[in-house]
This record gives sequence, structure tokens and C-alpha cells, in this order.
Amino acid sequence: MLDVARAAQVSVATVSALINGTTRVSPALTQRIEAAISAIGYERNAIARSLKLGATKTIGLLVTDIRNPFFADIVATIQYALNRVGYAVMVCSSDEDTALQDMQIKLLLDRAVDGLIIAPAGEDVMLKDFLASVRRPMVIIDRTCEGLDADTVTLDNRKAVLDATSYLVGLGHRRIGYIAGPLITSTGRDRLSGYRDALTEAGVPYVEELVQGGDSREAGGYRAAMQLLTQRDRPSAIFSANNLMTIGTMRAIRDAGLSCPDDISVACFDDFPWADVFRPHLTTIAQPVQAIGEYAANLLLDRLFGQADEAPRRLVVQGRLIVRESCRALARP
Amino acid sequence: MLDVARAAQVSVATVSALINGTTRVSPALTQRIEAAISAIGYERNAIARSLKLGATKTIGLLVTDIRNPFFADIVATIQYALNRVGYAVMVCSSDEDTALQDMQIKLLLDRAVDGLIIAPAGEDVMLKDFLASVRRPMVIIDRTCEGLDADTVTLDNRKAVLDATSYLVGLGHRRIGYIAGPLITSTGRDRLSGYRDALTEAGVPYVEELVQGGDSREAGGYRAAMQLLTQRDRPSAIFSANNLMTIGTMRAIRDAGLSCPDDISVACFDDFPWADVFRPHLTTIAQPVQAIGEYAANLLLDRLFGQADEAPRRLVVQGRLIVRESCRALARP
DNA sequence: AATGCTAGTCTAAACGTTTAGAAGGAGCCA
DNA sequence: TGGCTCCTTCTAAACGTTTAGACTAGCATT
Repeated sequence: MLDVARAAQVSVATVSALINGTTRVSPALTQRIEAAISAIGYERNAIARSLKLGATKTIGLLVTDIRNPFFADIVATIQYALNRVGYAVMVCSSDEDTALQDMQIKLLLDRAVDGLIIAPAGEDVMLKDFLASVRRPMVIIDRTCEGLDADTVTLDNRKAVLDATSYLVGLGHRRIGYIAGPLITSTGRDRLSGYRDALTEAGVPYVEELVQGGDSREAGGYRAAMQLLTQRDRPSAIFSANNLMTIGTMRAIRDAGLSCPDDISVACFDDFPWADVFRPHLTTIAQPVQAIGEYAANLLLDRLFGQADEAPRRLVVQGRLIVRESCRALARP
Repeated sequence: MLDVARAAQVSVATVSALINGTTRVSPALTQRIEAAISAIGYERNAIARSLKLGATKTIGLLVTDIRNPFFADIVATIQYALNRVGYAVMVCSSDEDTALQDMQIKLLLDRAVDGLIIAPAGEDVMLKDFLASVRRPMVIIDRTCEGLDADTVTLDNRKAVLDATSYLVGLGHRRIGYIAGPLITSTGRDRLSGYRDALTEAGVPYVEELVQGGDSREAGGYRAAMQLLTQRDRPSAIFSANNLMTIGTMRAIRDAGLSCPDDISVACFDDFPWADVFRPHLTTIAQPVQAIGEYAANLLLDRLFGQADEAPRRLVVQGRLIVRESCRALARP
């Protein structure tokens, strides 16, 4: 900018004024400055600008796994919503690893992001103190973090699983296997409680051995499903608590030489874009992904522009059970 | 930092020296400074630091569609590789829209990224001049950009499709439909040429109407497949040139009331993590995604650290045909 | 006693912007 | 002519670091 100013024989203040349109600049100088800019090929240094303005117009987004289509969708939506208003998005993936998660957050903070959107991994309790120490606008998505004063966008997980389980019960299923996500997360607990509540409502006894813990990845889903499928009194249906574990579940069913829905019914959390194209056509709970992303972006923008000290807002959205063909009705005995 | 220096009664230079470990600091001062830092809760301002150092330790990554599992995987791999060496990744998605792409690149440059990894969208020619004007280390992945002096990592697309097509021919197929990606991209052209070359090799005539252009999204794949399926002399096999179009293709087959592989065989580009779990078990060309991501990250790091003026390197990796059950052998007539 | 070396610390000048407030000039009115 | 206002432009001080080079004191060497 100094070079431009010299070439145009004006002060840097005038160049800055012209570029930012903060003050009127006479036509004569405007022309000279513009000529100098294009002659030199000047590009404003964004770092110096950020330093002076105290904002980077960048937000950090941390998810547990970009490869998970659910989060890929979330990332795309948030990215789009924030780009529209001039913000860039720095994406990190914690791979469900709390140590990595801490590193990533530090990495983001060290890039001086103006705000954060986080889908937390690992145990709430551990994370809480760490996040509380981050003095930056922040919204938590997907899972909650008990006791943390931050905006959140979450699904009504209990209700969603309750609906799906009730649907299975309605088809006549009594032994329903449940492949759970990690119970150290609010999501894992809420979804499981939906399952329990549905059974209770229907008067079906809750059987400990029908609930198997997965790790929310494909491998965990596979192990858990195998456990269920090899029990002497095999369940007639399985509910899988997230999309990656569902893939593992289906692989286990295949490896066990069984067929869905003939030998075993399957319902699961999270929809797939191809669910009605490949067989078995899965019955799923679809999350309103777009809405979650938009809400998260908007909550953060509100904080960035507006009242930073307002009470935290907690948005809860509803899932939707999409019935396809992976669950069959049991004949009444 | 000034506050810390004052509180510890030292100069800012000493504080900086301690924090960065650039010079030895006596135990007495070390203790005083550390006490002051934790008392004040000081955190180094990364922007000021970047300004002084002239580097942000951040790279920009632009893909055409984060929701595409292929790119999600690429993003995750690159992110991991760069995080490991202290770089953050700013991700943008152009949604195959060249105007949006230009905006995103400007957005990234305006954040003063140290380098760029780009999977270009749209016509090569348009992009070339724009990218050439970006004076920053850069590597192009997935597609090439004719005439642009940049490092690239690409797949041997022609060879991959040639293999797949030859496989179909070997099964006895003669009328093989081809659902092409946009021919304004190198990827689109190279893949198509693999198809043509395989036919030529086998002495099978190339039929214009068997090649239908998709838009590389699901909707385009659907339209193209429908076109093929409703021809009087329906092809016995279809090759779909990317993963999203494949979903569209399968949807079209379903909507046409046909079954794969009984009524029509399907092979396609890009593997799915669930391809061997859901039916039909697709025969696909798998790209070495991890390798592509790693190579891209390493090429960029080489540029960032080393010789910025070295001749551009062009890496080409090989795909792998994974035969499953979506293609059936035709009885010899 | 003069000199040199080492270790630890400091001063001050960058890095490239933005912006408050000063300065200068033109036009207008009494 | 003097006093006002308005418009444009400039000066200079931030923003929070890093770092070359100066300085000091203590100690060993000649």
C-alpha cells in the first residue's frame, strides 16, 4: 500500500480510504490510485487488516468425522451459510479422539477464529472445563455438553428412537436388539433412553443382553451386531444408533449368512442419500441436516454481531422416521 | 504481551524469547514471566505473529463437493496430513459452480493462506488464467488444468475406464452405455477416451447414442441413465463415470422397473465403503484416495519449505477395478 | 590492567493496515 | 475582509508481535 501511495503521490490514508470506501476521494486521485494499484498489482494484506480490526472473519468448525455423510452434509451447509455473509470456515475432524480434539481446538484458536462450531467427541465432563476456558463465541451441535454455557443445536434423540422402536414393536417385534453409541455422550444416552421408554410404554421387558455397545464407527457396529446375531435366542429386529454402525451391522448380517428383512429386520439412525436405491431399502430416522447447519450458523452469527452476553439458547429439532422395506411384520403367534 | 512484560518487570523481547525459546532466559526471569502469564491469562495473538512472520500456517482446500464421499475422504486425508505438521486447513466447496469457485478462491486468498490445494470445477481454459494470477504455492488434484504450471496429482483415468470397459466386453457385452461426466473437464474427457479405446481394442463399434452426458451429480446420472434405458435397443450394460451419477443410475434402473444385474449390468467409477454390503454389490473402480491426499499434501509442503521455483511435478496414480456382482456374463449368441 | 568472551537482557525498528483528528483550501455569507 | 462550513487529504498513532543489534556485567585470559 505504501508503494501504491508513493506511485500515486498520495498518502496511505487516502489509498485505504479509497479501497474501503470509508471517505470520498476526488476523481483525480481515484484515477491515479487505481492506476497505481493495477500497475503494481497490489493486493491488500489481510493479516495486517485483521490485526488492526481484531477480527479474521473466519470461524472454526470441528466435527468428529468428516467422512461420515451426516457431518459432510453439516459441514457443507454451514460452509455455505457462512460464506454467504463473508465468513470462511476452517474445518477440523477429531476422529472421536479427545486428545486430537483438544489439539484441533487449540489449532483453531491459534488461528484466531472469531467463533467456533463444535460437534464434541468423548466424555462431556472432560470437555466442559476445556471449552469453558475458550473465551470465544461458540455453538455446540449434535451432542450437548452438560453444564456448559453455550448455544446448542441438537436433535430430540429420545423421541426419534422412541418412534422407531415403537414402530418395530407395532410390527410385532419383541426381541429388539439395540446397537448403542458411546454412553459417555449425551447422544448415546438419549437415544438409548428412547429405546427403553418405547419398550416400557409397550410393556415389553428390557433385556440387558439385547443392548450392545458400538463405538459409533463401522467396526464397532459390526462387533455389536455379531454379538446379537450369535445369541441363542436371536433378536428378530435390530436398531442401530448411527449410520456408520449401520454399515457394520449390515456387513455382520451378510457375514452371518442372514438376509434382511427376511431373517432379521433393521432400522437405524441417520438417512442415506441412496437408501431407497440399494437393497435392502433401509428404514431410517432422518435428521433435518440442513436445518441443523443453518441454525448453528445463525446462532453463531447472532453472537458475533449482537449481544455476546445473552443467555445461551438451546435449539432442539425433530427427526423423521422414514419407513422403507428393511423391517417386516411378524405374524402373531 | 506488554502487560505480561510490565507485570514481570522485563521487556517484551524477553517475554517473546521465553515463549518461543529463541534465547536462553535466566531461571529468575523465567519464573517471574511464567507467573505473570498465568496470572494474566495471556494468550499470544496469532495474527500479529503471522503479520510479522509472513505466514499463517494455514492452507486452503477447495473441492467441488464436500458431500461427495470421494472428496470427503480427500479432505479428511489432507487435513490429517497437514495438521500433523502444524498446518490448519480451510475448506471450501465450489459445488461445480465456476462463479462460486472464483469467490471461494478469493475468500481463501483474502485469508492469506500460505498455499492452496484445488480440485477445479468447470472448464479448464477459464480457470487457467485465474489460477496463474494466484502467486501462491498450489497443487491441483483430481483434474488437470491444461497449460497451468502447477503441481498435480491425478488418476490415470483413461487406463482405469479402459480396464473396466474391457472387463464388460470380456463378459460378452457389446452395447455398453456410457454416462459421461462433463467433457469440459480433463477427467470427463480422459474417462471417455478410456471407454472408446477399449471398444476400439475389442473391435466393438462406437455408437454415438450410447454415450450420454451427465452433470456429475445424481440428477444428471438419472437423466442420462433414463435416456439409455428407454432406447429401443437397450444397452446390456452401463458404465457410470462417477459415484454420484451412479446413485442416479441405480435410481433410474429401479424406476424403469429393471433389475441389476439380471436385466442390466452396471460398473462405475469410485468405490463406496458400503459397496459390498448393499445389493447390488457394485463392481467399481477404486481410487487410491489416501495416496492422492497424501501426495497432494506433500507436494504442497515441499513447495512451502523448499524450492518454490522448481519445475512443476505431475503425479499420476492408478485406479483398481474391484469386481463384485453387478455385471453378469452374457451367453454367447 | 587491558582485552575478549559469554550469557542475559533490552531498545527500537519493523510487519501493513486502519482511523482519529489535524490541516488546508474552496465557497459562501455578512 | 473575516469568519464559517464543508470537503478532501494528510499525519501519526495505534494493533501485538519478532528480531537484529546494542548494552551490561561477570569472568577468564593475556
